[in-house]
Amino acid sequence: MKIATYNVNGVNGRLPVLLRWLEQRQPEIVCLQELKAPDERFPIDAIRRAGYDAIWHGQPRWNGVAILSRIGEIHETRRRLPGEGEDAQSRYLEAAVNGVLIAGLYLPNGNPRPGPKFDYKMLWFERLIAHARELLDSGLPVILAGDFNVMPTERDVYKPERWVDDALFAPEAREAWFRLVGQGWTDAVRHLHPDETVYTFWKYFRNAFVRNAGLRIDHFLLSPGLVDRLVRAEVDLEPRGWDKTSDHAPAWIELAAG
DNA sequence: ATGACCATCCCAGATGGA
Repeated sequence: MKIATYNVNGVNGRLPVLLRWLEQRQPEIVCLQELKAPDERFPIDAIRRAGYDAIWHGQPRWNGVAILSRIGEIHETRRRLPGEGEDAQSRYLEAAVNGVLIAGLYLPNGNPRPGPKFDYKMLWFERLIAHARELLDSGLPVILAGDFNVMPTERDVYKPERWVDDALFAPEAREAWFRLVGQGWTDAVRHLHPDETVYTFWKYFRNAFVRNAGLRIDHFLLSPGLVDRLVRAEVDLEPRGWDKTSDHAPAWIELAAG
C-alpha cells in the first residue's frame, strides 16, 4: 500500500499535474495540502474520474487539506485539532482508511519570526504534539503525513547557515519536532535513508530545483507498530520538473500488508 | 545579503507562501 503526501500549492491550478501524477504513480492513499480553494471548488469530479474517493477541508484562498483513497472507504475521524475553534484555518484532516489512521496536516509556516505568525505556528505545533500523544496511546496504527514546515536537521537544508533565523529552521520549531518524534514516532524517510540528501521543496526562484537548493519539510511519522511494515520511502522528483507545477514534490511510503 | 516566482481573488495589487 502506497501512501503519499503532496503540497499542491493550489489544487485547481495544479489539477493537470496532480492528475498526471496520480495516473502515473497510482498511490492508494494521498494527503493533499494547500488546496487554496473553498470547499465548493474542490475538484471532486475529476478526482473521482481518476479513481479516487476523497474528503476535504478547504477555505477560501489559503490552506486546505484533503485525503484521497482508491483502496477503500474513508472514515473521517476529525477535521481540526483539539483546541482549535470552528473558524480555525483548515490545516488538519484525519481518517481511518484500510486499517490505518491517517492524519493529513499542514503546519503553519510561521514567518516572519518573531511575530504573531510564529506564535501561531508554535501554538499549532503544541496542539499537534498533545493530540499525537493521544493517537499513540490509542495503540492504533497511525501515520502523521503532510507539510510540517520544519527541516529537522542540517542535512535537510541546502544551506543551513542561511536558515537559522527562519521559522522553518528555528531552534523552537526543531525542538518541537524532536519532542513530537520523541513520543515514539519514526521519521519514515530518514529511517530508510539515514545519510542521504532528500528534499521535498525547492523555491520557484533562481532555478532552485535545477541547482537542488531544496528543503525537506514534508514528512511521514509512523506509529511503532507500522515501522516493521515500512518497505520504501521516496520523493517523486519528476513532477517537480513539470510545467505549471507545485514548489513541492510528492513524497510517498510503501507499507507491506499488515 | 537580497530578491527572485507563484496562486488566489468582486481583475489589481495585496497577501501569503517557505
